[in-house]
Amino acid sequence: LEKKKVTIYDVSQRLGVSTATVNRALNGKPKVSEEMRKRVIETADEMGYKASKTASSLSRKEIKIGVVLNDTIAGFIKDIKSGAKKALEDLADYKVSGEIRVTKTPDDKKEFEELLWEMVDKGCNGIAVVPPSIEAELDDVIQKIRARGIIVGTAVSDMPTSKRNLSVRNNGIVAGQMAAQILHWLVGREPVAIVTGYRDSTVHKETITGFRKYADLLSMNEAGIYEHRDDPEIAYYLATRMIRERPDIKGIYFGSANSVTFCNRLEELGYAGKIKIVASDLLPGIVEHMKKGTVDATIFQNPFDQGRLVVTYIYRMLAENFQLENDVKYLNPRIVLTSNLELHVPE
Amino acid sequence: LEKKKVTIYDVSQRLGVSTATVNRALNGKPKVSEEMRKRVIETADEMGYKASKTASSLSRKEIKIGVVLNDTIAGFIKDIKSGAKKALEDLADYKVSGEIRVTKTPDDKKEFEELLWEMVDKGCNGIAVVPPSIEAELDDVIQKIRARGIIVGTAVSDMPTSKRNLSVRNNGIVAGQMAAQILHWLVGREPVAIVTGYRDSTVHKETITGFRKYADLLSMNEAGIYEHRDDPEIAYYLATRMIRERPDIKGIYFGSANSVTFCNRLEELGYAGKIKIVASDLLPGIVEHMKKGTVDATIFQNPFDQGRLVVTYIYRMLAENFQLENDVKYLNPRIVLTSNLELHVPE
DNA sequence: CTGTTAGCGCTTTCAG
DNA sequence: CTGAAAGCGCTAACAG
Repeated sequence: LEKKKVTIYDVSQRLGVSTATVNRALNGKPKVSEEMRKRVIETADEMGYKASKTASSLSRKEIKIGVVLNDTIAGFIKDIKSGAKKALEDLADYKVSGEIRVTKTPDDKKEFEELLWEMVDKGCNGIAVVPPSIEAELDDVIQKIRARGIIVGTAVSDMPTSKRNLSVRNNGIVAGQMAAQILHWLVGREPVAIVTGYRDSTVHKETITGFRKYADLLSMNEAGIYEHRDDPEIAYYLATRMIRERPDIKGIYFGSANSVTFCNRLEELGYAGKIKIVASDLLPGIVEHMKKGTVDATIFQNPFDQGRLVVTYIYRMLAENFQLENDVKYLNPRIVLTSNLELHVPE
Repeated sequence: LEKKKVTIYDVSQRLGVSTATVNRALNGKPKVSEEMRKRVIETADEMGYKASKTASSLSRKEIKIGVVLNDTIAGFIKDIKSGAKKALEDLADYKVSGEIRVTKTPDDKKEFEELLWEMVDKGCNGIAVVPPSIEAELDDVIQKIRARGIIVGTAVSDMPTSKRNLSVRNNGIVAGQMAAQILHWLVGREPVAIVTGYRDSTVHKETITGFRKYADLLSMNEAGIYEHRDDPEIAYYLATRMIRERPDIKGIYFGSANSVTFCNRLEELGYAGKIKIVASDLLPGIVEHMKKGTVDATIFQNPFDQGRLVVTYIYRMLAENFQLENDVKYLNPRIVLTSNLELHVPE
């Protein structure tokens, strides 16, 4: 259990070279012969060498991580931001500095792109982003940034075709499954609808898939998808139309966080409590509806942790040449009911 | 955003003293005059000094943390152990070494005490424990250990009267509330029973309180408590008796992890699926019952994190003079259903 | 391509 | 009670 620490010095002695060479070899730095590199790496792990993160972060120069967040109508980004901030604070000890910027306008491609380049100009070694809804729009920009050797990670959503280095997001499949199972408890085989923002975005596609898979398994009765594109007016209209066209609907799954308007409209129409609702996340409006009983449960996607983790993983790729399996970290969705609401809402 | 780092050296210069003095003053070490200490502390935070954890862990001497776990019949301790191991591995970089010991016999006061002293003899600076069921039994031993300046933390259960420094445990109140809400969904106001290990242990008391509070709120019909004292024979007998005496019971809340025997017996008696069950945690037996549908939901108490966190917090008290608010860290209980089971069970 | 050297910020002897 | 000085393990200039 108690074996003495093997240092870079030990390795260098064994090979009769300097510590600098060992350092270069071990960290994929330029000025070493491939031959040497091979020998170093070999004897290093033969000797059981483990790099000391503390020592290296003490001596290396500063790492800069930028965070660029697309604001959404719903103010959903707030917790992501606190999470990223927390990560940056925790990493300050490791010679990491950073900056967080949120767009003024939601889904503004141009503004978002500008913030991105600003970060590049400031010399960031890594950038964490929450991309705008139309994900593919920015693929080329991300690729250009990547070409400079800058690590890019996404949170919340993803840009799968952009060559970003990593994605942190909710496990949408399981979130959808959970919603289906709960709605099944609540309404059995009565008709249930899906309401979501952009049905083609990476994450929403996953939640819908998961929901349908499980609804199928339980022989539930799905009454269609309503896609509001994060637009309150559309949401208002869709809620109205849904009630008119399908008054038999007894359950709804809100696949995206931004569903407060839809909910409000249902309430106006006198359907509060009559239709069972499983929502996503905990924006203030949803919390109110849960307390009133309009919303029965919500699938919490832990935005704080998403923000914290992208930044942390980017750091680890930069400093510890860490790799995420499959480049994606899926977070576990959590069920929030009124009985455990207190643990998820500050105060 | 970018203020230069204030070091111990800067503080020493400002006061015209040596860095050694500043160090002593800042870390509550003996050989400094109170006068000096006061001045140092004052100017340090005037200057916005923040200690560098990396630098200090690089130079200080090794910290030893021992982990002593009371094994339980159910093998519940396994995940706690992995969590503690993980923490120890992560902390290795910070010059932390440690050792984990599990008792051979469950709830054997003598053996547990011996392991504790062994850790003390080995020079541990901190000890993490999962105490035996009869918690108060060891109060005096813990006090003696504390008297030597050793930090003691508990996980899973607690020893509130022992003067331990901290406790990491599940939020029992909320866990109980959640169980009640789910059972209410499943059986409404039909009779529901509570089944638990030791009803007087810190955590089980909390789960029962939470359950009753919420059951009351929802006007549920509670049909009594069955206490099996972690003894399979008693559990077997109680299940048999429950069915005989209260064939009207439609729901059960298993407040403690060790409920597999009880469950098996219900199945034998032909009550699988007829009685709705909300269990606690995910021992292998419970997982099987969930897959079969005997158990409808379980409240997961995250043993891995409990193990990981006690060790981590003990380290932080030792190295960063960290303090847990109120000395207790409550973990959020998580609802596990068949739809999200895959995320909680390896493979 | 490889070696030498000067730190990073703090802790810990060892002197005084 | 206080100070001087030698590191902890690694990185980054700068020489060679």
